Amino acid sequence: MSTPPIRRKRATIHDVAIEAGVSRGTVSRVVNGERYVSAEAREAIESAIAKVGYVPNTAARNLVMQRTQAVGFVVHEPHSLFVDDPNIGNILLGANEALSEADHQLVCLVVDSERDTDRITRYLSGGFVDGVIMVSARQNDPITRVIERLGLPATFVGHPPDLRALPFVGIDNRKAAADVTAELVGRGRRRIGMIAAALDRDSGSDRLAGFRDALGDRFDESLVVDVPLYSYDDGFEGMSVLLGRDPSIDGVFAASDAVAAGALEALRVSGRRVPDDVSLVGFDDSAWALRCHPPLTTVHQPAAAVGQRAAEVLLAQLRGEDVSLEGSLVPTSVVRRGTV
Amino acid sequence: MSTPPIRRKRATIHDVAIEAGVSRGTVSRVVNGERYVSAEAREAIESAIAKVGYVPNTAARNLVMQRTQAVGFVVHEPHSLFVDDPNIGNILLGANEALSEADHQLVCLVVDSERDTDRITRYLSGGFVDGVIMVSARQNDPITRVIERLGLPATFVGHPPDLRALPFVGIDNRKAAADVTAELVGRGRRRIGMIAAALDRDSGSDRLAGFRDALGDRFDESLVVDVPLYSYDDGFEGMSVLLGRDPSIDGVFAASDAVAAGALEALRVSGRRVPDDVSLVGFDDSAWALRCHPPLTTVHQPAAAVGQRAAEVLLAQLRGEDVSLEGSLVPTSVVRRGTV
DNA sequence: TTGTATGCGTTATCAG
DNA sequence: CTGATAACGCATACAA
Repeated sequence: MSTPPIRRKRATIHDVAIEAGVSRGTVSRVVNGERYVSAEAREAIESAIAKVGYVPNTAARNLVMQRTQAVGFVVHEPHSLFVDDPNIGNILLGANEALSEADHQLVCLVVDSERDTDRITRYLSGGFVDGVIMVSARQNDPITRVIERLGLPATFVGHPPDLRALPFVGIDNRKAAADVTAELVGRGRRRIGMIAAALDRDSGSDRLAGFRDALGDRFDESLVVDVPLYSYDDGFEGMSVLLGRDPSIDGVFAASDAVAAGALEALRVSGRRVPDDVSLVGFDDSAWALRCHPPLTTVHQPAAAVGQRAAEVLLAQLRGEDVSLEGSLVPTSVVRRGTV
Repeated sequence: MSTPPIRRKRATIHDVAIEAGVSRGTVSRVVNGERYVSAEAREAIESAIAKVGYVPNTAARNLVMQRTQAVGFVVHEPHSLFVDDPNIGNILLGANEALSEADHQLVCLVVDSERDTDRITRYLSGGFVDGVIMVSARQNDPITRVIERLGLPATFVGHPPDLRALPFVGIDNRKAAADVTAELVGRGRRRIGMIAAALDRDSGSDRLAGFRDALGDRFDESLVVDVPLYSYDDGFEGMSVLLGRDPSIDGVFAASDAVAAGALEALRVSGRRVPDDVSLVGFDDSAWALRCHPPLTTVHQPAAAVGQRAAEVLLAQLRGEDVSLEGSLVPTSVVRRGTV
């Protein structure tokens, strides 16, 4: 069995016009549901459309309309995050919902290699989309620069440090970090440390700032260890260092759930019980949080709301409205589970 | 602070031609890297391009070329699955890799509501993509029908029962089910039941068939309970029924990890210990598998490979090659964890 | 090697 | 209400 590579030629407005015995202009009018077409013309055209199986060619329409009703959703994350972190999927779903409401098509573009970057750059500048939502852009990201150069309407989720004149939405990392750290304090912990990560991103440095806020005078620089990535391995490593620095540590804020999971393991091999001996909190409410034993107390991100907000900000730009560059922050909540 | 809604007019080939003092045809030729352009012309044109900031308009190019170098990746799953099941993300990544290799852009389209279906239908028929990869199409899916009517090149991941003349790729559900059931047998279990789900999909019925294969003579119809969805709730319900039918049951094959997770809970409330009293296996190796206590022994799907294969089959169609409709099955493996 | 002319499928303008 | 006709931005056969 095999597919014959036939691909019947698509009917055009022209074909419909001939079939219905009218002009292309009239056909175009009924296709776009305009007024001022006679009932008989409309009828003839509609049956002609059905007969020849006409479906409008959007490329042609885009060309003349100068818009596509489509917006790109560019996700630039390492494999593991894309697969493990429910946040990204929820952001996508939230954005899709708002866009769908406005009759725009969300097209998700995933960049996973160098050549992906080039291709997506071309795609974006090729007029396939009216605007773009960027998720987790890198600092000095080529795609960001193309967007800027093109003047393509865009909204960022989170904001890379070098983002100047483009709006973004995100969560208040600093406040959220302070809130979750407060759980440690509320539990009566005295020696509270932090495994800070990704300090080159503002999410990383903001979380550290929030930790500091929550502790105030009791903040102790020597109890902060700083690792490069939001990863399990770095969490394990960081916790080991912390334990070496002060064996009496009894509370830890890990900069992400993955980091917390690694820390939990380090704690376990060192013979500490969580939460009996030491309390631990994470950040993200990712799949790691429930995978841990006990499940993590962590910061829940309203990912869908973030996606929705991002879409709304983009749509506003598309409508030509002025949008604030301040960025809008959606509120987080801490979810209490078993580690504190 | 606010963005001025300026959006500078994009430069066209025409502008470049004027700037460089040549004709549009020549510009087009250097843009597309053709031979037969003088060094001086090329040079003048290239600097002109840089000067006016020209970037080709893909909509126009698509219109004349009749292709887009883009393929759609339509995912039609309920929220929860999209977020919980790593398989879908990995399929996406695998497909993207193969497509990227061939310089095609993967655009992911998620359908999440009735209006999404309509819009995507329009998108697909509008010439935005050269072909499409359909993930988990429904039986009698409107999108499937549009694809068929358009003669749009397509590959399905999994195959809905009503899929006729379109190629698909997937896993061998039947064999995989037999393999994982064999774990139960190998453990010496005597009263082995199954919580079958989604028997209206072929994945569902194939898994049941595989279970039957593995048990042979020892298959006992009364130990099979059949629930509608691959869900936690249905798993809980199904296990309860099974326990009612035969309290001495000591092995269970749940049709998916979500089902298994529900079953595990039902087992727990009934006072059974897993795996001491009863062995349990799942299917999918989704996030549920690791979230359970103990973690599930289950069937691992080579999701990335499935995505790659799907993309390859689609690319073959785009090249005009005949492709087999038999469907290609990629091999699975069982991953042994704590429940057997 | 380069320029010219034509077509791709629509929408939009403007007379009828 | 309807029919020509001109864009839209690009590729391409053909002529020069």
